[in-house]
Amino acid sequence: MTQYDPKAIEERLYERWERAGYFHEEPDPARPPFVICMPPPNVTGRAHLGHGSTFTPMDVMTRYHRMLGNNADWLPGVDHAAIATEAVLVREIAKEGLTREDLGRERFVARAWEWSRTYGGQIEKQFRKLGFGPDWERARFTMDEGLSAAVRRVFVRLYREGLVYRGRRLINWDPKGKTTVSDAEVDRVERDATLWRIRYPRAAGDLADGIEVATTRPETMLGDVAIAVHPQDARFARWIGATVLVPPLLQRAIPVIADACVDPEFGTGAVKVTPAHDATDYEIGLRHGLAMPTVLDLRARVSGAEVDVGPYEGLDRFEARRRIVADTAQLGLLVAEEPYRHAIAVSDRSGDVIEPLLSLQWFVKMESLAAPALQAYREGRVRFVPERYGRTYEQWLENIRDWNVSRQIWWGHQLPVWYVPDGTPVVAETEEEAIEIAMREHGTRELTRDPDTLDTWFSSGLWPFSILGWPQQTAELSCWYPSQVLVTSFDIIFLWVARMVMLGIHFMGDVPFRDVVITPLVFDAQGRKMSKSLGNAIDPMDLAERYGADAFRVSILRQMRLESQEIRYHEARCEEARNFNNKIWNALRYGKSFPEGFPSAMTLPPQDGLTLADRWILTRLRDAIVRVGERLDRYDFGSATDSIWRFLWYEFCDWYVEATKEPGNTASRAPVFSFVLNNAMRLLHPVAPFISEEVWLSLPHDGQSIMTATWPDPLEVPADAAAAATFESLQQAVERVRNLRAEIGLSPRDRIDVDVPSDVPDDVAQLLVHLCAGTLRRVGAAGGDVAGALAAVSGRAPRDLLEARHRKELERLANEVERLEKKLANAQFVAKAAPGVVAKEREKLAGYRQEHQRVAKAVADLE
RNA sequence: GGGCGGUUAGCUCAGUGGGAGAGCGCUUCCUUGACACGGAAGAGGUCACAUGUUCAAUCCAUGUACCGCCCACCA
Repeated sequence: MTQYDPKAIEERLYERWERAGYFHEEPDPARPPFVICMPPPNVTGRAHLGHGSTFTPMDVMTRYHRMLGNNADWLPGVDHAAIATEAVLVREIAKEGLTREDLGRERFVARAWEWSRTYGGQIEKQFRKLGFGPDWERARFTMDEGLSAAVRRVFVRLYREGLVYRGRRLINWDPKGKTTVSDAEVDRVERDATLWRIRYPRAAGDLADGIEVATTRPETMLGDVAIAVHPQDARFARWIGATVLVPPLLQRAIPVIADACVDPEFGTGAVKVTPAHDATDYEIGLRHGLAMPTVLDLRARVSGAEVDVGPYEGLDRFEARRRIVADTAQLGLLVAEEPYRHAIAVSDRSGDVIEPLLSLQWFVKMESLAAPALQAYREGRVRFVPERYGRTYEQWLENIRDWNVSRQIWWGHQLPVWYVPDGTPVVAETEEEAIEIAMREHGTRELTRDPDTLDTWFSSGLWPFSILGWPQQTAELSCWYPSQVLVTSFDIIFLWVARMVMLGIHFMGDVPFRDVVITPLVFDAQGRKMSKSLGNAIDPMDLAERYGADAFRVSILRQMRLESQEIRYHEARCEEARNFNNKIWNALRYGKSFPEGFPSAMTLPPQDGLTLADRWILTRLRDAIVRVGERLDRYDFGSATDSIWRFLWYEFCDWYVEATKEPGNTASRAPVFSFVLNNAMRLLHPVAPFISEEVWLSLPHDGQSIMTATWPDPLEVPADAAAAATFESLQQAVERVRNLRAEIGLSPRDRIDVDVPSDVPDDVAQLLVHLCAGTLRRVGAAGGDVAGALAAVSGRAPRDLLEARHRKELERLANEVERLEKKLANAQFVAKAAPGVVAKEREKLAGYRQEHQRVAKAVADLE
């Protein structure tokens, strides 16, 4: 078999790791902690490419820190995803012709549990296939009893501190999801709409005399309580204080008022005010003490409960809009109707148009929670990578509004709130406690529990401490809070990150994590969002199936750049990564073919037993170890992966492996080859866990698994800078000769005569001719050091070819010399540039001159 | 209306205040004793545009254009 087959090993290795308990860790105060809380995927979720870009880095960091010997644990879990799961269930039971209400709360919730248990484990299975190795033994579900207890404790405490309150406020109603949603869950999308200009007449007798307003939402006219104009707008000065009639019913008279938030430039300069159904209008209503009647109910239908809505009662909001526009036109009060494109609010869950309406709901007061979270950021106790996302976080917290946390769905944490008969709420962690309070304070034990549940993000916000056992004081909590790093994508900085920081500080007295790494979003190759409807979604499971989990991981990591906000994912990247794995696999096969076999333990020959190539590859290995570590420490996954890739392919395979094929120079190759590959596999392990393990186990190694092996130590790798420099000169010489071979058109079987100056040492000369498939011919000393002598190496070729080539080279060198001479002749440059820079340029010039001379002499010798 | 990214080879993207890079694609050659999911060689770019700072700008600053994203109460 000459091709690597990931399927043959991945599943087997993962099972072994899990069985051996390598993913599990106990809190150990003696070692530095390295803890990551997994952002809990939705119980309804399936792995998608976004998990590739956020979860792979978490796995990489955990594996890396485990190898560094830290107390590393990656804490997994699943989110009950209230709205999403409820929507799935409502669809399910609809197939049976049932509604939620038909089933009743208890049976509905029971079905939700059943559904979660049946399908909820899917994504965890998928994560295993992708090689993700969190501490599964510690997996939690946000609806677990422990986590639910934490939710109740937090809610009750916030209530008693006055930070949770019930109030009638303008909220975002999602008619399709039949629940409120928080401001953070509302998206704005540009849509084509209509802007109507409507005249509100002063009196029913003269419809021509009136004030014109512009609106995109005629159906809310039924709830209008005023017309507002800008106080300095001369056009309307005479109108302020007047009353007009609301079309099309013309039954209610409303005042014209002045408010500075009205933009005289927009529309007609006058705006209708419907406080119960628009955020701006609500503010105006508060400022002017206006009535705030709602005219749409929770089904988004017109409702006359609070104000007379005439014949429109019960109509759907969009139908009502059509009818009201038509009726207004009939009266001659529709002045104009023009197409208008603007941003409207939609629910990010259901996609339905959000209906702002006044409703009695529960809120978390944010201001006093936000202040310490802002301070923590400003003092650098929470750090964002890339840094710019910190400003996003900061701006959001600075402008924070109270958080509506009650939801009108059944799947989730029911509010720990009961009402006594007069409607006063009793907030308690348990029903027993609620009864006790009710008896004590209200003299009744007759309680009705609030049917609402909490926003999913309320429980997610407690995640970093609730999964560690809070409110119990556990060893996990004391060792692993705060965690070291949170990895997530920027779209949930508000929904989740900021809330965790606020609640973490409030309840734990410290931030929940120090570093927040924001990974890029994944788009398709054209830069479009991946979506089912576009049909451009790529399934990571499909990629892992076809190319292997390692290839998928490497493909996505290599496309991650520290500062970048998006990845345009190309499947070709996965293919390349698969090829890379194959390359490694075959390098191992090559090593296994050494007749002398690998040594039994990982040891290096003594320094004087090392060849030039050995010294070079060891030096390069040391550099690679340092580089990869530095880059992982900076969360620069793309560049870390790239470093390993380049080392293995372009240095180890392309040069070192070829060098070991030099006949008669094979004494050190087996130990050096296996030593280098063993180290390289440890560098590779965090990013490609499977192949690195399989290869590592085939080499001399210590221990049972690469997972528990130690991270390579650069100081344990002997480096030889001088030998490395010589090897690099040799590489250049080899490339020159190969180029000449190609120009001559020599077939690989034909050897080329190579002129090597006598001052190139024998071993170097032998390796040189081996690497360019040449025959050694010694020529006179070139003078200078070995590097200089290597620069004089040339292949023998027909005179005219050599001459053309030399002339081209001479021209290039002459240009360089001229350029540098001019530069150095510039007094300004010599005077003002850093001394080091000038010296370096002088050195370069000398080098080019020397080379020029040598090539010129070669040309002369041809004559 | 604010804020943030991006613009470098046909494509996707690295990169650096002092000689423009990779992968894929393309051309030529090679089934050489690990690998054709491979190897060797090669063609291909006024580093978006303008101005400025500097001895020196693809890199720093300012502005412009185009692309993308986030936030925001213009109905």
